[in-house]
Amino acid sequence: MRISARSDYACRALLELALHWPNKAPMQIGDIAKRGNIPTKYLVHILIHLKQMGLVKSTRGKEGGYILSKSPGEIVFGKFIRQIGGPFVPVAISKKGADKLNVFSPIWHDVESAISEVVDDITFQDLVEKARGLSEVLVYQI
Amino acid sequence: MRISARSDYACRALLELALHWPNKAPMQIGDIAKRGNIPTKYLVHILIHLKQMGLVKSTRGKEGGYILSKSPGEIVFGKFIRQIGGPFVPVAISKKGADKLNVFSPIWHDVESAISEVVDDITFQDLVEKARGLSEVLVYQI
DNA sequence: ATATACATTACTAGCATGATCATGTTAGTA
DNA sequence: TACTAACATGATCATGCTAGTAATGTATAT
Repeated sequence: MRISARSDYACRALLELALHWPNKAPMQIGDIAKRGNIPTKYLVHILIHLKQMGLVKSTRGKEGGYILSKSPGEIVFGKFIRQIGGPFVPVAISKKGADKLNVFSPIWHDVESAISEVVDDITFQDLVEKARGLSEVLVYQI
Repeated sequence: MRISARSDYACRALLELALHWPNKAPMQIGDIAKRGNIPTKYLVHILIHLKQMGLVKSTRGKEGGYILSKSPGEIVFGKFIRQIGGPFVPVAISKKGADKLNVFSPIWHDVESAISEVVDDITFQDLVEKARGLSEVLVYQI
């Protein structure tokens, strides 16, 4: 499984918005980009995509920006990754049924299940707590 | 995880060679390509790669071709896939250590482990038996 | 010798990715 | 109302990878 920059950015953006939650004031693109270390111009498109997916809400104009449309606890990491990056194991090639001896697809199916078991058990609330934990450690280190 | 055509072809080629095993006579590229439904010209490169990996041996000239250099039971599917297609979860982006709040990498690590547990438990001997089982079913159906 | 089959390198077309830019549209505020 | 901050949308572009083809070289059995 290759994690594209796009998926990675999307994850980080969503994490930043989750860390911002439940603050009502919208978070601006530039702010998200800065905190998440994401190219601003690129983030624009990702956020639009996230909006189309119903994960975030936007407000235009002055004081505008983005907020999550659900609580972080309702956003499942695995589901999100699948929506953003496509299915985990898209075997690009599924030749015509002639392949009676397709011994491989069951394996990919099992792989997909194994992955899902890991990632479908994580919500962005978990990630928020983890991130907060990590930054506390950081404070201690300084 | 995206399975490239290349990886898919490599798997199928190796399976054909495994089905051929332990026949001493080498199997020719054209033959492998035909049985595995693989573009011949492309298969050339894959076989060279497999040879460099030490999985197959080649004989040039008339009556030349390829055979496995180990028994199918010694070839682990997971290891093979990793060698051919690269690591399962190469997060292309591992920004400078500044990312203290990298809450994602542990997840990818867990995913990688989960995948490995599935695919490292399968050898090409297993696949051969499965394929033979499937073709028997085929015979019955005819 | 010669035909056969692997070896190697070069090349191409197409596509996806990451990224930027230009130009709209919306909405708060003086 | 005019202005400005911020999102919205689509076009564009450079780059690199992927799948596939072609041409030429090298080894070997007969």
